[in-house]
Amino acid sequence: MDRVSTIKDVAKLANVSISTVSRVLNGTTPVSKESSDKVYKAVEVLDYKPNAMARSLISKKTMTIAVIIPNLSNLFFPELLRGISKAVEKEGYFLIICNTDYSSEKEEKYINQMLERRVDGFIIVSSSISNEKLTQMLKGKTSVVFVYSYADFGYNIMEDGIKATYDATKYLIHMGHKKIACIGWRFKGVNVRYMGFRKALEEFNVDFRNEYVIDCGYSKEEITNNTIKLLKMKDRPTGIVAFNDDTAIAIMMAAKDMGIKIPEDLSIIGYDNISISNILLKPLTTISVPIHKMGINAGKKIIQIIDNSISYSDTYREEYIPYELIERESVKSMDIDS
Amino acid sequence: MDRVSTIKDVAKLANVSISTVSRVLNGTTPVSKESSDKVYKAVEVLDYKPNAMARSLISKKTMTIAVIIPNLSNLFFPELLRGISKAVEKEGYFLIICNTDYSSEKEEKYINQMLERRVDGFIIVSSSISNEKLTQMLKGKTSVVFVYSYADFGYNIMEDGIKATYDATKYLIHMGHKKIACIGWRFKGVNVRYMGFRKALEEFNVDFRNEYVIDCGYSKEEITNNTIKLLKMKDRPTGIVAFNDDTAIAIMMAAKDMGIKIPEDLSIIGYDNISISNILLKPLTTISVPIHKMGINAGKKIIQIIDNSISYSDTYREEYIPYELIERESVKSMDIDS
DNA sequence: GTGAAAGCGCTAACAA
DNA sequence: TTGTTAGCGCTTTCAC
Repeated sequence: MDRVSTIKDVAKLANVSISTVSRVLNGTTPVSKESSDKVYKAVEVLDYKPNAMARSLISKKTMTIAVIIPNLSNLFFPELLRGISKAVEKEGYFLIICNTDYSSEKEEKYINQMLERRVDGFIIVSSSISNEKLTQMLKGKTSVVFVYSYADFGYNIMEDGIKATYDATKYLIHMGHKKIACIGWRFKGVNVRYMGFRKALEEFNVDFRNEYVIDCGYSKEEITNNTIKLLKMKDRPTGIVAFNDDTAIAIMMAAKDMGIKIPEDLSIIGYDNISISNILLKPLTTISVPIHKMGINAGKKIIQIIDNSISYSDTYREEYIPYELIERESVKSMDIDS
Repeated sequence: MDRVSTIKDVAKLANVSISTVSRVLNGTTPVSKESSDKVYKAVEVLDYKPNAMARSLISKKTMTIAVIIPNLSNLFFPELLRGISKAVEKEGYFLIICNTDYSSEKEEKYINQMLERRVDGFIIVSSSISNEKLTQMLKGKTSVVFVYSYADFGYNIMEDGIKATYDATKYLIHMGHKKIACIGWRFKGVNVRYMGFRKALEEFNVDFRNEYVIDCGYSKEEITNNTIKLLKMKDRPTGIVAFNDDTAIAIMMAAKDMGIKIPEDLSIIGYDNISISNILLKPLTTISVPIHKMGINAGKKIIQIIDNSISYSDTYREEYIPYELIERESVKSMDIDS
């Protein structure tokens, strides 16, 4: 690989001092036309590209934002990323992506590495780290916006509490379902989904059954296996509340393989409304959330925070994500034939 | 924001020299237990994180790889990214993502900015820059692997020439279709798809009709509008070869809205086999390509190139991607009722 | 308008 | 084993 040229090379070739080179490249101080011409010529000849790290070392700005995200398999995340990317690129920032695989160890490791890189800010999605830890690691040290993470500092973009899954569950109940399962997880951010589920059952006096709550992993295999187990029960549920569309889709596929028809034999409601959910084998009834817009908001917000360098106490705020229930074809009314 | 502490602060607090601090942190030279204890203590107290940029300035390694990619909307790209990310993260590298939106200006701009950042290597997907420009910008200056880009240097992961769409088109022909359209683009990398289409028509003596080739953009709107126009023709095609699944899906949706049934009224074959293509409203017959694996290969390869710092001449190679035609439900045989 | 020199935060000789 | 110093590539005083 060719040695890459430095400002020194340019200065030497142009026969000026390095400060002059710097000046013409940055336009900080007026420079004689003669010098500037020589510099430009030399830059051209040497194909000189200023070293961004050397610059950052001085400016203390890296123009990069770390995105800490569980994975890219669940289509929710690329869609969010798209929004973030859009908002951020127009301001000249770049994104560095860290996949945590929902592992808090990895998440912690990556956050520390990003801190070492002196990224200008963080967007942390579905964090699985405790608030204490998060606080200790980040609070007062950098700019951060959380998405679905429920930290007690920084800017938090979050769901309307437990209401959304409450509504989803209620919908199933109103459609006449009495045996309702849920599939999801119970940690931090998404735990509220579980709470909403419980609340609805309670409020409408529908039996809660422990064997109907599937606290599963994130891989398709785990979801599939758990679904099979659930659907093989002698007294299986007629409706399922999935805590995200990705899971709902995996369930659909598992059901299909088992010869269980949706919605005839099994109703299912999802969460997120990822963009493919309406073009599925069976279009999914789901809680719709403005994913792309959330991404844009997260991107815009982190830049605002960085630029104004608002301190923690000013920036703490919650931004609730609006949602709506979209009725499609994956839920059947039980009232007719029951 | 708190001032972040430097090695100097640690040295002062630990009452040792900065080189001692550096030594214990990097384990380069043996240090007395006493000193090292003091250093660790100070690091702890100050929550010291070594500045990665300062390090990189010296080591000339950034541990980051730039991924230049058209967008994240076409699900092919996140899937590829997932593979890249997986391969790269285990080696300690991070990815910085540049969305070009298929714009060669943006692509050029981003490549230059990444060059300034001294990324260790590039993975460039579906480049829309000319080979001359690419050569001038990158050749001999950094490590690069191209995916679907057909450069004449670097490591190229590419399709088996024009054969895949030739096969796709042939398939439609063998299913009895005589009026076949194609939808895609004719630039650089993906141009071969168009060539394959032409070749098959020619070889099997199927009429080529200029109004049946849709050289469209990438947005859903453009595809939709072009599809509508195509399907509104008095003499519309009975089969369509889409140059990627993303486009095929957009066509499906447009057709659905127009009341045109697939495959009864219109057959369609895609390209890529993105992971959702088998769970669609109408499972898509398509050319299947090992996207995730391609990503992994690209990631592994770029690291090999970086680590061995193989020079251009050694690294130029083509790696052809295997593909297979997957028959699902979006193509109908015309032989029965024609 | 321009150059010399200090310094960003770190590593790596080089002495001691 | 340890500290001093030079230097990575750049920006920015500070003189001239």
